Amino acid sequence: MIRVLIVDDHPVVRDGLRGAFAHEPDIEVAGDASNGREAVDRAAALGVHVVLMDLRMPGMDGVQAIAALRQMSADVGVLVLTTFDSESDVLPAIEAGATGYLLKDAPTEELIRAVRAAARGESVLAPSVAHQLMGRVRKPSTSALSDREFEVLRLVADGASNRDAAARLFISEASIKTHLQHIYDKLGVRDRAAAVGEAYRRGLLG
Amino acid sequence: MIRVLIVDDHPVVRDGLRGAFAHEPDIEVAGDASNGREAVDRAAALGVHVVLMDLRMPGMDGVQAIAALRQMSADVGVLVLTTFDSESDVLPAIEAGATGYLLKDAPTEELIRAVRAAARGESVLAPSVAHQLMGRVRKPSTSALSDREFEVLRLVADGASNRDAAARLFISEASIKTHLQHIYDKLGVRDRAAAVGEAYRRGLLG
DNA sequence: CGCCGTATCAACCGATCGATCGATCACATC
DNA sequence: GATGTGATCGATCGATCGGTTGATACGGCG
Repeated sequence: MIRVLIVDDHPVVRDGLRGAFAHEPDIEVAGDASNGREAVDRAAALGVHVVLMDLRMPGMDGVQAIAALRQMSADVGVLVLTTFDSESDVLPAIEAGATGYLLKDAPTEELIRAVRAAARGESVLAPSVAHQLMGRVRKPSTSALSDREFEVLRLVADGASNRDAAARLFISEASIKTHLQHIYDKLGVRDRAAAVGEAYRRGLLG
Repeated sequence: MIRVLIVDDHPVVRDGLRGAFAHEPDIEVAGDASNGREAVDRAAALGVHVVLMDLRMPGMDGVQAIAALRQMSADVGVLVLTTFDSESDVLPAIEAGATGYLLKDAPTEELIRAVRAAARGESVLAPSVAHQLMGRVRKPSTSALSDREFEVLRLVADGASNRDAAARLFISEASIKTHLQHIYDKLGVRDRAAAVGEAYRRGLLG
């Protein structure tokens, strides 16, 4: 029997999650909490195996709660369930000790599968989050931008629009966009600003 | 009599500029050129006072031509006349020695005024270019982002959309956009990617 | 009190971006 | 010849951004 704690500041979400597990004979909702403080207290009191953790809550937020839970016990699985998958959401949560990361639009079957995996000590990640992490893991090879890609990135970092960059390099805007897609893939990001940031962090620019 | 050399790779533009000066008794079009190489040769041969220089031309481009002209003579005024005003266009041209910078959509009177100013050794800048340069000049004070602005910038550099950043900071997207406008003003840029780049270059991030 | 800086917000709309579907060509290597 | 890499390109469309017009509230300072 997998004991689960539901942590979310919205009652509707908490109720919806309870309903999702109602028909699973091996999963029991042991309790819920509406912020990080409550989550930490109740996880300790209820002896749960998996915590479903929202990230953005008033008071103690999800990242802080994960860190606190991680200090309490290395065994409890912390599955993040949130609307947001930007790097600024994903990385702090994983660094704090989350063992899985799903988005709230995931199908119920996927959520249930993820809870079972978390109880087994395994990780399930939303595809977009997996893509981000794979991008980071592939750093050594994917950070090798081609000469042309590097030229495009430099222009973007200096404020060129796609149109400007295209005119500057005597190619079409479609080609710029293709180069940028390749840059985003290699750097594991999804927009130009993040590409510039990542390039600086890796020492590719500057 | 101000002798002017017109440098542009498009015959239509060259003809249009000749027409613009046709009725100015104190301005004479001494010649024209379609690329940087020709520009440098003809400026020397024709003894002109002002060169109207396009930037993006095949072969030797405008920046290279400006640098070559600057080596030849400190007296000739080089007025850039181009469609583009991104930092990646403006700064190299000014570094190379341009003494003025106008956009091709400037009214004819403005262009004529700028030519006269260039002949006098003065500079006329398109408003957007002036804004950029003022932003750089104000660096010491305008680089002081507020705490909130810095938070927004950090999120953007990590890949957050305006919507993501708003949710993260529990404010509205309109507030994020306002903060970003202030950030762009203070850093002298016009889009998020350039803001991230400039922040790294100034050591605000990283 | 007035001014300034910071923070927050709304609405509108054109411009730009990102994602997606492909595609071709040149060159190098096996 | 087949394969892989890099460069180039078009078109579509929804999402997002940037610019612009304001506005209010609060705290600190002269």
